[in-house]
Amino acid sequence: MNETSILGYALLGLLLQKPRSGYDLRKIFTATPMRTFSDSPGAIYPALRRLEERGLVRSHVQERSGLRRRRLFRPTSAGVAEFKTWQTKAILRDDLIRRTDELMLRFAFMDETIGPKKSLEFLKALAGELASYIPSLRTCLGPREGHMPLSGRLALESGIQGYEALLRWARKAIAVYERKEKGRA
Amino acid sequence: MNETSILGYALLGLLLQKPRSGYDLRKIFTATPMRTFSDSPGAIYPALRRLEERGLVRSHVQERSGLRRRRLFRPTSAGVAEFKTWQTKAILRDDLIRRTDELMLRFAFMDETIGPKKSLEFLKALAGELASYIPSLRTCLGPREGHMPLSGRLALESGIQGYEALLRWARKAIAVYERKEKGRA
DNA sequence: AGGTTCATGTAACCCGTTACATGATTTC
DNA sequence: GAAATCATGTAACGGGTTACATGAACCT
Repeated sequence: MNETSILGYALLGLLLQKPRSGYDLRKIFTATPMRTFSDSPGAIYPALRRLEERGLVRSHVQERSGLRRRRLFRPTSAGVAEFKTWQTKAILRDDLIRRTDELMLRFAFMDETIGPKKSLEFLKALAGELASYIPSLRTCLGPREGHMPLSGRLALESGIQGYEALLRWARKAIAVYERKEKGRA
Repeated sequence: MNETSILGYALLGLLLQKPRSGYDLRKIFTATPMRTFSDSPGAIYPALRRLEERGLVRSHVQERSGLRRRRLFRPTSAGVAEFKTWQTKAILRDDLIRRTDELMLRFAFMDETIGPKKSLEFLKALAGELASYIPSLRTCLGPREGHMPLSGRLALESGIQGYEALLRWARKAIAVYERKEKGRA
């Protein structure tokens, strides 16, 4: 029994908001900023089937007068649990390097699942990891800079600036959550 | 005969700089900022074999007194040609959404292959595409903002800010190339 | 003698891509 | 009655991940 893929978690997260059909999910992946995910039926329907086989979602056919019948999916309690576990696992250096998208997806549904307190914790962990990673990137490429072609140097610089932008975003987001907390207190 | 994968192009680009062995390439993927690529032998050696089968690289075994013999790869003229074609193809909206990494990889080797003039053209095209994409993202999520949980909204915002950072980077890079051009004139 | 680094591979597995297929319902 | 939209699937293919395997040279 294998791990759930990122697509699987994206589907789970959307189903946590409300029950949806495969077609609903596809539409989200074509029409909203979640279009980084593929809206191809060849990806989504098998992914839903796997989620069901693993007991993370349950589905039943919804009969509707007039309209075509469709299969509605909703997460099971095991699905919710696995989703939360995935969201709260530690942030590793490697997540920063290869799985930034996954980190953002984990965060995107946090308020709805584990609440703003945990969202804030996540952001702090993310900011901490970024703050330690960025300087290490700089020192790693600093010495090389001399004998590198301009475009190569700039490409690396773009990566670093991407991380710096992410750190600025995380810090602002932290401030937003903290203001909200104080406001409630 | 299928298309070359991103990993394939990364390998080709590095081989364009100088002949290297599979092991050399692996080390680059473990030790440099190119670590977004997998350094697993199960990815690299098959990828090299495919490149060779497609006639994009040639290899020969290098015998070395004392040291273990190793297989050195170098691009063929067909390989160079395909690489340049890949680098110069049009920048699509979809590249921005799903393949930013690939765009950066295309740019990273440009000075060495097709020269600074083309690099500048690439940057201008990229900046243009970004400048048209970012507002469309903003207007797409603007209306939704009301009925979205905070973490979801922030996650989207992070995506947009990532694109904005990329645009700032591109504009600075354009300025660098243009200064260099004037300096030479 | 034993551990590390150099060096190259293979095999199973999984998932995403692409393309194809089907059929109901709504709209013109 | 034809086209578009709703809705759900399957099948071939390819490439990346993970894990395993091997063996030479070097260092201690």
